[in-house]
Amino acid sequence: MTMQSSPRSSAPTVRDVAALAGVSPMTVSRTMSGGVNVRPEVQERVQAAVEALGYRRNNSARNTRLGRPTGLVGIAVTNIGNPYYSQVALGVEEIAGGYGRQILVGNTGEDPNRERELIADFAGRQIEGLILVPAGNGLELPDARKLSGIPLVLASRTIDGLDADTVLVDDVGGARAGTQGLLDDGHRRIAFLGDPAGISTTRRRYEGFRSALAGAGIGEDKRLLAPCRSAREAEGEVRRLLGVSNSPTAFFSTNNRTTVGALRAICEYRNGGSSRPVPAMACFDDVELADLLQVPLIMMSHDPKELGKQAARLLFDRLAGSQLGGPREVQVGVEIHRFWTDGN
Amino acid sequence: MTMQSSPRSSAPTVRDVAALAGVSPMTVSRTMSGGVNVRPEVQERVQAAVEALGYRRNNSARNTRLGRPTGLVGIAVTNIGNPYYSQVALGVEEIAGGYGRQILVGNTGEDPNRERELIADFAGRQIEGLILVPAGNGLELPDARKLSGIPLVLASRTIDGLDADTVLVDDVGGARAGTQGLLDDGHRRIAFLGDPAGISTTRRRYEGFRSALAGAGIGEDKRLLAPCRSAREAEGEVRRLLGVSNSPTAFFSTNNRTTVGALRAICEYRNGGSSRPVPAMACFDDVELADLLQVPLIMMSHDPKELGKQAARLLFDRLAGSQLGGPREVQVGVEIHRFWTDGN
DNA sequence: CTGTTAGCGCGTTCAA
DNA sequence: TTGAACGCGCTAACAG
Repeated sequence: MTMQSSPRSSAPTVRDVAALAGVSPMTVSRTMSGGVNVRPEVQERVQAAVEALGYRRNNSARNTRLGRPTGLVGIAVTNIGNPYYSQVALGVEEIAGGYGRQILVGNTGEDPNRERELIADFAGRQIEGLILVPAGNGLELPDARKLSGIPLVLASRTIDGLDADTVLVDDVGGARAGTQGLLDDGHRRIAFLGDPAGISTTRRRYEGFRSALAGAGIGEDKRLLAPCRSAREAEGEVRRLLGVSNSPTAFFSTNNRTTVGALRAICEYRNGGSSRPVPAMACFDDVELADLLQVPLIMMSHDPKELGKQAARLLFDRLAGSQLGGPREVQVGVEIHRFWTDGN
Repeated sequence: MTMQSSPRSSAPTVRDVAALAGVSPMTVSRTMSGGVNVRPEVQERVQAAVEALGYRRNNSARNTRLGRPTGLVGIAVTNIGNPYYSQVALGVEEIAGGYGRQILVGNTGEDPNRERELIADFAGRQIEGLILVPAGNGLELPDARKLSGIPLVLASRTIDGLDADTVLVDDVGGARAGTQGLLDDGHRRIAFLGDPAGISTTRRRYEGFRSALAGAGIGEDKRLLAPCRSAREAEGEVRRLLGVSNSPTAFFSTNNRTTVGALRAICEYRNGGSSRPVPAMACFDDVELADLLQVPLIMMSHDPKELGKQAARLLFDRLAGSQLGGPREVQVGVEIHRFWTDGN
């Protein structure tokens, strides 16, 4: 069997089928939607014509006529290639599927312009709702208007000044607990890998980090702040920090990208045969296999798929119950896991 | 700013805007599509009405009228949560974006029934083309008919008896080279982690594996065949195999899932303080951080994103050039990388 | 420059 | 049980 069946210049319509079957378009329509009030014999003729022509009914036209929604839900993330966001998407898909919706996936690549385009496009496609991981510092408010009435759920990051349904991770609490773990293990010089001036998520994680340190009477030290936004940058920063005198004994990693980079540098350092103990790390998000590296690790982990599910639930609640009052915020909890630390 | 603006019972239409602006629907339409032949002054009135009503033009209706395609491309994979497929999706998205198309992402979960539903649904949504990673042994042929004319590109796996555009990885060649690497390192007892009776991909990788072994005069040994389809199963199999007498000195891992599981078991074994050398592994697909584990590794790696791109290119070629003759097959090359082996 | 007419593919409504 | 007419939201084509 070959899939090259020539795509007709224009797809067959009800009329084409009707003509071939020798009935009226209406009879075809009825047959396609279950066949109530159509003689079985006629139905068969219609079916034959349908198969002969390869007819599929045009859902767009159908929906317009019925005034029905599109059954499409948009999800725009900063990077689908990142396993974290692909898990989020998986969670959304799972819930959406239960509601008979399909998901339109867009990738912003952290680019606000691309995000703008994407939102406009999605809106034009009449999506019923949008789940968004805002790029950068968040879309400017005026652009949120593009959605004009389409329910929006923010996932993982907030947008300053925008009051929408949101699913967040317990960033502050998680970061505080993870940092506390490092403190408990005796670490005092802990470097922060991430850009506190960047996205809201990092800001909150930094807040938790600082809060724990402050609780231990440790002040801010700019030299231990390593702004980085990719695995490569993180690797470079850690390598640099491990080279300076009085280098940190532990690191706080903001996300799975910085974690991967940092682990590369740490393993390299360890394998370099240093006599100092292997630097420890508290890292947000899970990274597969990281627990096998024999690097002292405190993972502040949560389930991104669950985050996606919660976001989808929030969206469908809104879609169903119309007005449930003001915006809601859901938090996904963070669990602390230890590997290769004294506490383990 | 709050996103709760009550979704009107029915979305505003051109007519609503026209009425409010005191013009005809046509003027609104023209304004919306660039405003040629509309006085600036009138355009402003229209824009005001648009914003007041939160009007967005209905793309479905628009496309029906224009007889235009939907601008939607479907991509159905077995698991978006798997970083491998999320990279594939990313590649597709990138190319599709360049053609002004959005991607509809579906997850089959390796379930042929779900795949069937998905395809039917996608077809009903008038997608312009479909990129499919077939579930299990592939959808039965009759169901491919559901696509009736919608161009199809198979990615990563084939379907027996279905002759469609396809992007494959050089499974046989890659597997042969990887296995040869293990042989070069002196390994003679190599276990195969995967189900050769399963999907086409695994079958081809097994073929390459066997081919290399046969070249070295090593016959088939059922005891070294460990059918497994998940990380957990692979972990169990490896643990079991490392426990038997005359256990394998190396493993061939079929994909990133089996690799992750196997690495867990291998590290556990090594850390158990065995005096035997650390088992080696040749593994298909990349797994982040695996190269840091100090396990002798031969990676048969390729870029899944590139695979997605190629699939998309094949699709858009087909969409543009209509008939380019018979189905085409593209192969993505495999590179061999060594870590912690003698050869490195 | 602007409005009117007509029709995209479909399905509800009502008549036959 | 079947068909004709009408309309969904939108826009080409043609007036004016």
